[in-house]
Amino acid sequence: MVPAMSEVAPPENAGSIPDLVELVHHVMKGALRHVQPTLNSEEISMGQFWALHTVSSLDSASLGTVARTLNLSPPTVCANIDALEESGLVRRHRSEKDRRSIEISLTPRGRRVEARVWREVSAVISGAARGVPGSDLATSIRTFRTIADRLDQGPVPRRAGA
Amino acid sequence: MVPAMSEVAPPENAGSIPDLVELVHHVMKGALRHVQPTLNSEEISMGQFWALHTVSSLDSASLGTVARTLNLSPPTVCANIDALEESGLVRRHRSEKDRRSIEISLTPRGRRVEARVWREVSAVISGAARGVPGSDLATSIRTFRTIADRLDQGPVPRRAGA
DNA sequence: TATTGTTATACTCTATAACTATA
DNA sequence: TATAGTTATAGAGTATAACAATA
Repeated sequence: MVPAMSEVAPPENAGSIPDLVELVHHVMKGALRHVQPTLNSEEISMGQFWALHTVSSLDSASLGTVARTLNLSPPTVCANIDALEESGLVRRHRSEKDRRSIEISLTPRGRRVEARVWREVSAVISGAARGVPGSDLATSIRTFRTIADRLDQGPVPRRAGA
Repeated sequence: MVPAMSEVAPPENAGSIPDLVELVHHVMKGALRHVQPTLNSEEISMGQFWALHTVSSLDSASLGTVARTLNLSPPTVCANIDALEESGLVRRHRSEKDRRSIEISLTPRGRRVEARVWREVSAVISGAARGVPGSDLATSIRTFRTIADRLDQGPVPRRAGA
């Protein structure tokens, strides 16, 4: 027996996905443009900030962990950490348990910079989302969490109508 | 009289915005990783694809229009168009009305490549969004359209709790 | 003078390959 | 041998400044 099409690929989804892709691309570009002055005044690049933010979230992490979290190569993260260390925002110290591994932690100044920039990023998006009902934001977050998790799980199943 | 806090800055929004920012960043990185093999086999870069897609959407556009649409500098778009022209995917021709301006249009092959890659991008996201109710996708699109439009309108108003 | 596109140039971000130290 | 991090190097992607042609 052939299943009804609506059980396999809900037709109402397929058509709207391209709009979502364009909007997300547009929002990323726009948000970056708004945040750039803050990054400039803190003398930090966007890539450096994501590394800083990741270390902050994980509260001390190895370089490899940061690379895996951000889906970047170790040399890329290494260069970012070099710059952050030179600016006095993070410290490197070898792990006691495994002397190959190096642990990265934030300096007090690193913590302050991370908090300031992250607050600014949130303020920009929050300001742009003024008036959007909390329930709509919650739905968007749920939707994006689903998509993010599935993209992390390897190849996504394809559907004819997609 | 001081307004109640919930009328000024709904507290349920402020806290969830950082999650949304992280998820969008993660989805962008993940989607790029999934689409990269298609871009490689079409021998086209992501930047070139966005230029191609923009020309396709606008159905012939000037270089400046593409640059403004993508929020990129004219030299950046010029380089992308150079590459696309060399690959035989677009054509340049001077405008009759204003001979400073050059119009860009897709070749038949450009149309086919654009359609293939865009279908693949949509398929990746669509596959990752399988099972998400169409109404949730519609809500996400509405939310992102609001945010994108506001980011385009210049500086966003800041709120204390953001 | 102002605008459209281009060229010249430089800087950032990123990855792969080769290397070092440790396991 | 395998893994964590680093160095060397090269290729995209991007922007600003200077230029050409046209308005």
